[in-house]
Amino acid sequence: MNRIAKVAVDLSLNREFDYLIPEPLRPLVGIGSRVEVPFRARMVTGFVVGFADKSAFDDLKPIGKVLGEKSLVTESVMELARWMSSYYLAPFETCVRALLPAVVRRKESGGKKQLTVSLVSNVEAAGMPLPPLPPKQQAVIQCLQENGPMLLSELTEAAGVTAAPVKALEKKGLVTISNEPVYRDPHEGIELLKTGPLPLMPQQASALKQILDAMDEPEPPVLLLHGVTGSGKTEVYLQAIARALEQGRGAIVLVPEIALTPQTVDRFRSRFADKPERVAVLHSSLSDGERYDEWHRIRSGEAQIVVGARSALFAPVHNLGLIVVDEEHEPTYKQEEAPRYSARDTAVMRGHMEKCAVVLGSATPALESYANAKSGKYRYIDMPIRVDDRRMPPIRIIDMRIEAQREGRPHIFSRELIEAIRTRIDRAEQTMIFLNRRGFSSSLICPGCGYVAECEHCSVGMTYHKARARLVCHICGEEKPVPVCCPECKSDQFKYAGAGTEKIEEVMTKLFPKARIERMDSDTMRRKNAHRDVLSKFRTGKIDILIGTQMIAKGLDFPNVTLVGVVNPDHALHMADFRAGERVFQLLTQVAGRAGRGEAAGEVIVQTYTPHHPAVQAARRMDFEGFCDQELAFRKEMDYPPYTHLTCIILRGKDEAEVAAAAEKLFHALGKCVSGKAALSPAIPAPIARMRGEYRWQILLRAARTKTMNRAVHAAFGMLKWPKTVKVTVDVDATSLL
DNA sequence: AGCACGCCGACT
DNA sequence: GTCGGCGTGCTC
Repeated sequence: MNRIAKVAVDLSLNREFDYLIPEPLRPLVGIGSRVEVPFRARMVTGFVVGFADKSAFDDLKPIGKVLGEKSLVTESVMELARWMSSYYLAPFETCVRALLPAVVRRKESGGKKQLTVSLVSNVEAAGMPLPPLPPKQQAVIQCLQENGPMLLSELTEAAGVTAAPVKALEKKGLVTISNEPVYRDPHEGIELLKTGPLPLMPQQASALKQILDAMDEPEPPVLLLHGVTGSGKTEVYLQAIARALEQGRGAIVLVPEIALTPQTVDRFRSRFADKPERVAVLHSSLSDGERYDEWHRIRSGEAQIVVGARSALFAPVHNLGLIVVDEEHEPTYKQEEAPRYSARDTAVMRGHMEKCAVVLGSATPALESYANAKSGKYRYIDMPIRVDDRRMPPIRIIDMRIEAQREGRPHIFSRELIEAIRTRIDRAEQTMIFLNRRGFSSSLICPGCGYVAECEHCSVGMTYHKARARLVCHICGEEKPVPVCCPECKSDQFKYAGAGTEKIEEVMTKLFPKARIERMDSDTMRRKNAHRDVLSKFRTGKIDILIGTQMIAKGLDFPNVTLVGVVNPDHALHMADFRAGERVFQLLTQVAGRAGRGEAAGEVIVQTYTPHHPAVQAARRMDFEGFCDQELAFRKEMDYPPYTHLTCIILRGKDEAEVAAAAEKLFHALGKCVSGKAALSPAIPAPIARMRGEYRWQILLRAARTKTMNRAVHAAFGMLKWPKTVKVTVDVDATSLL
């Protein structure tokens, strides 16, 4: 038995191949082992994903060798990958691949290199006249001239050719194909102070007890820990994990984006600082070597606690006692590329498979989780009080329509907000200003003819970045110079509409010339450690006003912040997304939680043009339940999640007509395959109808169970022969419908 | 992915 | 005819 290994080979073939296991290798080969196998005329690396006694093939080749001493994928995680593959309709090999960070995978296979194509230097310098070339080869040369050296896979994609013309060029000596190693980046350490467990408030003690009880059950449940910001959720996690360790069990803590929540990470490391080797942190800015070491420390059992983002869920922790998903409502838990899994939902599945308790924590649980708690599927733990009984800051809503009338024209800042900031500066307290839009102006408009600067490749307007003096597309990153005059009517009078963080900063600097103002968004945070630097400046009081995007809304805890201003959450509400209300409610609640975390009372000012929107009003009242009840009624009415599961199929391609035709064909095929239990929406152009030069169409499916839809999707694709110019993405439990 | 095979138009 | 270009199919 187990004579044969099923191997998923690292070639994106999305198939498994059978190999004989030579007797001497038998003890070394386990599920998840990395192996080198003969494949046609060469050797390739792959994962062992299963075993068998017999195969449908007669003359099997034997495994060449086993790489690394131990598998980094446990058997149960491999089983989880199988579940992901069937639930998220992703090829199994893609799921297996998602289990390990690319660098770890690569390192294990002996420092894998990738094929890179570059022009020979005299062609690049255009010094050498090119001989006449067939069209495909010409396209390749042109592509390389525009982009510089590229990976072979990228090049064939970009030039729309197969590898054959590239090889032909190599033979002619016009390009070189080389095996380039992948580069690595360094990392720096952080000093730690050991902390002990803090005394618990009654609500924390009760929450902890419920979690500990759950951990001891034979079939541990999922618990939804609904704790307002400042209610002490992290302390509860820490003590629950300490108990797991006492029992000799491990724990995984998922945080939304680890680079953005250094405080949480530091707290975990500090608490277990007496034996820091027990904590593995899967930090997004770890070097390859460090990341590799962390995975091996987990695998060897040395580290039993893992703190990390999304993919840390697959860490090979043995005897798992607890999984915590912090800020479980965060959309970053959904991977936006294949396999499009939700780390939260997959965590629930891993907990189920490994009989380990799962705690989902949030101040604003996702409606899906809340509904599961209400129905009894999850256990609900409420922590409504802030530690030390501090009050949640009052939220003031400023109606910007009235403000605009009063001032004669719309202003960026209301008088109330300006006054409130002035007061804070006088009192040497700090202010955070939140605006979910970077750049200077979100659009450039010609008032003469109505021309709007749009991206060439995407159906969105381009954002004006003043510091760079460029127009930038926030979808594809394309940049171009700001036009001198309107390309349509030659007028040189442009209107810049829709303020971004850059503009806010400029206006703020004029209003408060003496204040120390910093901006934090993905434009100013490019440099490594920029986050940590700005935040530490803010913490030590060297900044009066911090302006930022989403980035400053999450998990930051600064006692001297007594004012939070939200400049304009409205555009999020206008998005064509049924979750817009939920997002705005969560955002306002999270942002509000940033104020008044110290001695002094806090205040939140929200400027809006839609003051009566239910999400805005519910946030003002801090009425989570009221918001949910209202929103759930709407969702039920519309048959939207959490009352159904939603699958979003996106078709994209360079030829609009082909995409549209394929979408229609798929829609009809689906129509024949769906049972009456599923709702199928007609094929329509996606909200962002063009992205990176590709036209996009969308088909939505909704049903009470994902399985019903997955069956239909399988059947429908089976019926069709697919044009290879149209690519399809199936997004199960889609969170973004753009 | 990468390699062999074979089809098809271009040219000694 | 042959030769190179380029799509197609297969790999346990």
